[in-house]
Amino acid sequence: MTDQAAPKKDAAPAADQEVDDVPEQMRVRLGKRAELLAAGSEAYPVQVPITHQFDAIRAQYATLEIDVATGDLVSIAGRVIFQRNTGKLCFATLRAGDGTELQVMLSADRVGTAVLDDWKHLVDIGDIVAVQGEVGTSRRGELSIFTDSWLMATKALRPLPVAHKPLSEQIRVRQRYVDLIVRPEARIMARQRMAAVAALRTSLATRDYVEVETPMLQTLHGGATARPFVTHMNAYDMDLYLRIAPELFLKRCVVGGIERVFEINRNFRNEGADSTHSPEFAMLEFYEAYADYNDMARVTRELIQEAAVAVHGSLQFDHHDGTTRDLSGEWTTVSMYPAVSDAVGIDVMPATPIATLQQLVSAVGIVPLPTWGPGHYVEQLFEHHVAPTFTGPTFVRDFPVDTSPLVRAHRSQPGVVEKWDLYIDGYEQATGYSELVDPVVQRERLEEQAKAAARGDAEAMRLDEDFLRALEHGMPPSGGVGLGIDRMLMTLTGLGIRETVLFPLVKPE
RNA sequence: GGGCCGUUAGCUCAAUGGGUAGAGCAGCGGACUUUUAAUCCGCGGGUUCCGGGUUCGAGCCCCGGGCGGCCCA
Repeated sequence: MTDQAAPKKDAAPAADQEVDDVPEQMRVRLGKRAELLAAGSEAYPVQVPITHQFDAIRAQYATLEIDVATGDLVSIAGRVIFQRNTGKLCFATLRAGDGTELQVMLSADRVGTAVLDDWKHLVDIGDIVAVQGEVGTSRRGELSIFTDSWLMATKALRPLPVAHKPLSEQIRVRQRYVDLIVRPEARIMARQRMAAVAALRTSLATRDYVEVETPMLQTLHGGATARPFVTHMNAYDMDLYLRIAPELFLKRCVVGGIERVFEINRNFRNEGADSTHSPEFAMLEFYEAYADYNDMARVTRELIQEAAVAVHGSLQFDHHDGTTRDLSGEWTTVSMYPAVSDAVGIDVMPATPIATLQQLVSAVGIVPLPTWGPGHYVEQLFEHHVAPTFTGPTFVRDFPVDTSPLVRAHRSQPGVVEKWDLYIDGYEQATGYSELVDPVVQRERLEEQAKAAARGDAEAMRLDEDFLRALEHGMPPSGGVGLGIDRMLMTLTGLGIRETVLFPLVKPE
């Protein structure tokens, strides 16, 4: 907990001194809080009586006639989002955490003028109140609670944003609590995310996968090509890395006989942040012994389809922006070199000279980096020419060997590895492999990476001797997949990454 | 990293050429027993992101910085 920073004020938090700094509307609300306390009430009681949830009341009384009283007494609590006060009759709309709304009515007849005046004077939009009363309907037919008594459950000190103006993206992202209060899509997303992740776990458990948790603080980073975050461990006085992938530990599990294994957790990559990249992101990785990349593509499709059904109840669904997605059936598969060849009009193969690749790349205005091997050029050509043409979910398979050092060579095509990327909605959502399990070849590839790192390539992997030792004990032939949870949620919800992640990293205000 | 644009009341936004900073909602006071963004009357609310500069005078012009958005690399 942070202390109350009181830079220029004296330590004494005298009430009148405190309010000098505070906007008018907070002063007013602080005053109402004080009035509650002075009257012997509580502004923040430890508990309020609740007998019914809003959705249960809405379900039970869905067919009530207009202007009736049921005689049924309930106690509810919710946040005030609208108020409509008249002289002797007040209406307020309360909202529960799940977004369900319910109207409460206070009439002078029923509660007396003193209680009614307290309500009008002390309750602001944004407060959380508890109301006890009778279920019924207003003359307009609105399901309502005819209040007998009420309690402040939590006095809000800050006003809510205007409900009918769009919330700025600044506030949506930086004050997600406000976003969750006022915007239904934000509330729904949090629940859809949980439904999707739960579906992934269920689907994997059904397939006899074992969930494990592996280190996020690592002495060596590996399993992907990316710049890591560096931190420092005081006890050993040594630098540690936040993991960029759990891969090398999950493979150790497979070596040890956990033949179907997965982990869902965060990876950290010290790279740019934009609408599709976040420096920390949720990832599912899973490995299956005696499977290859074809098997893994099928399982991946099934997992995403089952997650879509869990979230939407269907493989075809609509988003808020009116667009539709169709994840049904088998998904398209294209092979990288033939696809690039078709796009550029000449035969591009692993053996194509780098000078030719350079020409093709500069022809479309891409500036190559000095560290690029031939595979990088081919992947750039692919991303420029082919990826934008995808319409539905598409597996892209058979990548260049030099960009995928931990993948095994294709069983029949030289210069190519058994790897696929899954594209949905125009970006990469998952990647799958027939894993490289030959410890001798793996050592050669990692030594190449270590040399690149020594030359200054910050994304290159380090030599992980313990991982190689594990492989030397024998890892069964296996398939592996990494699946971006945040990006899958973008497809399932149609939202940007700053919306599917509740609290994305933002620069301090 | 570069360019452009933005930053004003709690929120969403205005402000002729450099001349007392406004509106809607929210808030405060009053009226109102069937409202649904209630309505009607009245009132208060500002370090115009921060720091310098020019000027009799700066929200506006100049310089530097912060944060954000878009485009480029």
